[in-house]
Amino acid sequence: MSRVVKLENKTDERTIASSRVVKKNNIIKIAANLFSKKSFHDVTMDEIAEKVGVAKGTIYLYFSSKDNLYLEILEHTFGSIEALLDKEVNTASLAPEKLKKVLAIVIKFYRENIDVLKILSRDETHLIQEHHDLTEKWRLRRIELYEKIIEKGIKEGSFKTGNTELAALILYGAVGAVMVFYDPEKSPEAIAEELYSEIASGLFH
Amino acid sequence: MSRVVKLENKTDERTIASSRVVKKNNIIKIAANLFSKKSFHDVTMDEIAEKVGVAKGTIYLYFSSKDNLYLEILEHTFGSIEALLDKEVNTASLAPEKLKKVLAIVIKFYRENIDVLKILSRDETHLIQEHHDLTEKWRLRRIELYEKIIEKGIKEGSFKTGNTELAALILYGAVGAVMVFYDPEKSPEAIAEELYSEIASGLFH
Amino acid sequence: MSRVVKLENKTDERTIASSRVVKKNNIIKIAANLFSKKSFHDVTMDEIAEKVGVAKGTIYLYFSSKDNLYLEILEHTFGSIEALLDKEVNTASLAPEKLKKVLAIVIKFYRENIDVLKILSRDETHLIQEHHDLTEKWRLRRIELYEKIIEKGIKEGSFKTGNTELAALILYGAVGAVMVFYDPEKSPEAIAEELYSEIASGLFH
Amino acid sequence: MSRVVKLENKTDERTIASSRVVKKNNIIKIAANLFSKKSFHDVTMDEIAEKVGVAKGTIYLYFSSKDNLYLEILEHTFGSIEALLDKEVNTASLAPEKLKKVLAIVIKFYRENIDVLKILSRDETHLIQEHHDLTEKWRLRRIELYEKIIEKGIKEGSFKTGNTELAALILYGAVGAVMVFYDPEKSPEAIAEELYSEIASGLFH
DNA sequence: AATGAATGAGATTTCATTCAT
DNA sequence: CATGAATGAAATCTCATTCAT
Repeated sequence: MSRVVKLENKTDERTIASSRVVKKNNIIKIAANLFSKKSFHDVTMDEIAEKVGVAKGTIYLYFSSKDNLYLEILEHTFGSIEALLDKEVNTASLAPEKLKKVLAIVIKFYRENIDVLKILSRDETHLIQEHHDLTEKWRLRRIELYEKIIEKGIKEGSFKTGNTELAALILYGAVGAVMVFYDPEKSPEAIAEELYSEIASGLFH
Repeated sequence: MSRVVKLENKTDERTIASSRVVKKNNIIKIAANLFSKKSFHDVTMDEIAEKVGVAKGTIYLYFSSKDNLYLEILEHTFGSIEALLDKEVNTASLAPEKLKKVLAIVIKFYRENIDVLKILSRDETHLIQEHHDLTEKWRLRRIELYEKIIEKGIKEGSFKTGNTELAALILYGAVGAVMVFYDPEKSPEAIAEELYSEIASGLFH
Repeated sequence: MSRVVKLENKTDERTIASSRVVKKNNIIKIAANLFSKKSFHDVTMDEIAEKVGVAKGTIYLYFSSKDNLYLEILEHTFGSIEALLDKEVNTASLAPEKLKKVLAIVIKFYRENIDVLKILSRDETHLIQEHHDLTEKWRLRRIELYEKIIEKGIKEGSFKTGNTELAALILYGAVGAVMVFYDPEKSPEAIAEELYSEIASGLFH
Repeated sequence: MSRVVKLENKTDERTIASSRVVKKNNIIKIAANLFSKKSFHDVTMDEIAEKVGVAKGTIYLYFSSKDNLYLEILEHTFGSIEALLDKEVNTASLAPEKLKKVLAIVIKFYRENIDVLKILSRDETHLIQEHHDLTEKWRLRRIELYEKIIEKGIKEGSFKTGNTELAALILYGAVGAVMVFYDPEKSPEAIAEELYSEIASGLFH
């Protein structure tokens, strides 16, 4: 027994901390997959625990409640896309190029995180105020980003639009529909290109 | 004798039937409002009964189950919009006119039935296969309709697009975003007009 | 309207009373059939009303409650068999003849009232004290009757048994099993004869 | 490490399993007692939980539904009596001895498991097909057993009967009545002996 | 840290009974 | 007398959360 204790002590705090994070992320990943297929109430803690391969009580060592687990899934994903987009936003590229890049990033990210984004796209807005706030924040950030790029494009002389707000909304909606329903065989870059050219030049010129 | 009795009864069969329908529609309306604010599982039959102002069991005189009530709400609304659109589709107007009309109808209908359409737009895919089927049907109908009008426009020489399917998807997504988030003070017709011109001529021409 | 009232008045009190009895018996008959196929709680008042062809409330004009309806079914049947047996008991026949006759009457009655007797054979003894009392009374009457006949037979010199009580119990149990499970093609009289001779002479003489 | 942990846990897998079985059997015993006094629908899960001394949900950790609990009660008992009888059937004793033994076993078992056997004897045919099947199986097994012993007795020259089937039915019915209503002070063996001699030699020789 | 048995509040649904017409 | 819509108490079953080990 004492040997065992000693062996445990070899794992220093950093390792323990990182192991904790690893385990937490593992739960998040598996739970996200379940939530993507069923609604909040249709996923049970029993189910999550079983799929993760731990006892039910263990989940509560990492998340204070089911609500909290759900929120952490969303925040986790939200953080990632924000980081990705921030990087692109801060480059020096011209508006059209930047917009195409952003569209490609969004579409690619959607595909890679389809589980969580299905949750976000679902309007389970009510559940908890925090969830509602997060989905709203997500939408506003996207629209703001599109507006900024459009304005930049106007300044650069490459875009013309009478209504920046409306144009951003149209982009937001179009991207949402296209990334979900348009040919899944095509690469994100190809889709972004097509989408851009169709929208930019006018659908029905 | 039976005739005499019938004369005594002021409520004939038509009245009775209509009273039943009225009561049923009342429940649908109130339940739809609740479902629009919370998810399926977060709305309880107790709550619905209380808001309607009847005992819980009464709901079951009109709907066989909670699932059934939910579905009837969707079907009820689905039928209405289909009827409205069918009427417009069968007119002789040219494609641009027809498209603007359709957009206005969709936006107007959304506003008038916001409760139910929030439910329909929600991806509660899992819940019951029927709900999934209905939302899919809804989406496909809309996209098909847009495709048909676009093709008509191409034939008439007023539209040009390299990719009808993509254009329809963009329209579908854009309408969805605009009708929910764009200035609610503007009339559906005004929004339809703006949306059309922005999209048709190219967002960034 | 006044003509109708006049027509109603033509049915005098006797007719009304008898009509009431007729309707009541009709409900009893149909309800008994339902109770014979399902347990007390599995038969609903809705079901009874529907099968009878009246509105649910109407049942309550004839029976004060579901319990009461159930009891009246039992009492109704109990009265009939008692009357039948009393008639036979009061004849002058010798014990063997009398016993065979009684057995035949019981078996025949069982077949004709199979619905109700299935209810009685079911031990739903608890339900209501009155029901328990009735089934017990039924059993005791039968056993008493067998005992009386056996004693009469002993006096007459045609029966010999060391234990009248036990013999009566054996008869009671045997009749119960035979009338339910033995060849339903045979006539009650034939079965009574076979049963009597098998039991009387000794199963394994 | 895992071995160390196991040493710490005093309850090994066998103990855990047996504890589960013990708890399950406890629920079965208490529920059986309740079901013996009231019909299926008159016993509530609340009541069972309360009498067992656990929360309602706990019952569902051991039984998947009320139906399942009910059936497990029956199967549990059915298995026991079958085992007991099988043992006796396979002995070399002569038919009369074997029959008396079987009768005694059945009567003794009935007394010791009176709760469950009251349920089994009840004709709650409808409830669930499985219950019906089980009670039918029970009856047929008993009757088959009696037939086999009677045939054996005939071969051995100790029994004579013109109708094995009828004789078996009579035995079945008689045992049922006697074990329930005959003097509960007497031992099963004594009752079996009396019953045998009364039936064998002829009730009314 | 990890477990998983136990909890009990709460959800859906049924149905005997009432009562206004 | 007859109706049948409405009632609401009560039943089964689920599942997030806790806690002793």
